[in-house]
Amino acid sequence: MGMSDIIANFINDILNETEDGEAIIQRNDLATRFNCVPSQINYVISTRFTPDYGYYVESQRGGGGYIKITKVKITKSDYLMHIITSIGDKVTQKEAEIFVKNILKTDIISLREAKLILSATNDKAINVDNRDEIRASILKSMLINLV
Amino acid sequence: MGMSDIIANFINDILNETEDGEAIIQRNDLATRFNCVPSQINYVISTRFTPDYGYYVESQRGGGGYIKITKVKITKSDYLMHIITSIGDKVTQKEAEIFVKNILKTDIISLREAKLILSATNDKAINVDNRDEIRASILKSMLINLV
DNA sequence: TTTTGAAAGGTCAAAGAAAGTCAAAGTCAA
DNA sequence: TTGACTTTGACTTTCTTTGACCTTTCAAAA
Repeated sequence: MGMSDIIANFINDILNETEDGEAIIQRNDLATRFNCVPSQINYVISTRFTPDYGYYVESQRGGGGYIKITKVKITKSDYLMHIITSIGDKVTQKEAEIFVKNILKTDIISLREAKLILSATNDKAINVDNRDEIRASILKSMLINLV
Repeated sequence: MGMSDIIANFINDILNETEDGEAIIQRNDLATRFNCVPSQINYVISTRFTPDYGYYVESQRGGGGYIKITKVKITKSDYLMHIITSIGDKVTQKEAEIFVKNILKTDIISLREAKLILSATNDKAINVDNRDEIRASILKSMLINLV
C-alpha cells in the first residue's frame, strides 16, 4: 500500500470515528506525520475525496488554516437515478421542463427547487450556441447532487 | 480556530445576547482581553463584520471612544437584489461558492437549495471555456427566481 | 478662549502561516 | 515499454498577525 493510500485511510478513520462525518485536518501536520511533502495531501484529496465519491471539501489558508472533508450521505431514489440515466448528451429547454415537471410530481423536489432548476436551465440563462449540451450537463449535475 | 475567529465569535455572542442586536466594544479592552494587538480588532471587523455580511459599524475616537457593531435588519429580497447586482459578467466557481454561502447564512435558501445552486454552477457542470460568463448568467437567473 | 496632552480609535504595509497549483520525475503493473 | 498512478518540490495565493505611525476627541490647564 502506497503512502497515498495510507493517508487516505487515516482520513477515512477520522471520518468514521467522528459522529458528524467530518474530518478537519491541517495539511502540514499530516505531511509531517506521514513524512511526505505537503502537496501530497492535496493529491490524496483530489484523487480520493472528490464529490464523485461523495465527499465535500473546503479549506482555509493563512494562520489557523485547515482542510475540512465531509462525507455526504447519498441515498438517491431509484426513480431519480432512472431519470438521470435517461438524460442524454443534449437536452432542450422543453425537455428539461418535462423532466422537472415529472420529478416535481413525485415530491422528490419542492416547487421552489423545481423553479430553481428551471431558472438554471432555461435558454436565457444559458445563452450560447451549444446550450443543449451544457443544459444536459447542468441538469444532470443538479439531479445527481440532490440528496 | 485562529485568534481572529475567536474574537469574531466573542462579538457575535454579544450581538446575539443583546436584544437590540448591537455590540458596543472598546478596541483596547478587547485587544487586552485576547492578548492581541489593537489593530487586529480592526482586522476582524473589516473582514467579518462588513455590510456584505449585513453589519453596520460606527465608532468614536478619543476619551470614551468605542466601536459599535450593529446587525442590520434587511429584507430577504433586498438582500438578494443586493447580491444579484453585485454579480458581474463573470463569476468563478470560488466566487459563486462565497455568494451561496453568504445567502445560506441568512436562511433565505435551504441547504438543499444551496447545493442545487452549487451543482448548477460548478466547473464540472459547465464544461466549456467561457464558463465564468455562463456561470454568472445562470447564477443570476437562479437568484432572480428566488426574489 | 486657547492650548495641550492623554485617551481613544484608524491605517497601512511587512512578516508570517497556511493551503493551492503545476509540472517534472519516479514507480509499477499490464 | 508504455501509460496510469504517485511522489516531489518550486512557486503562488490567500488569510492572519504584528507594529509603527496617524487622526480624532475630550478635558484640564493656561
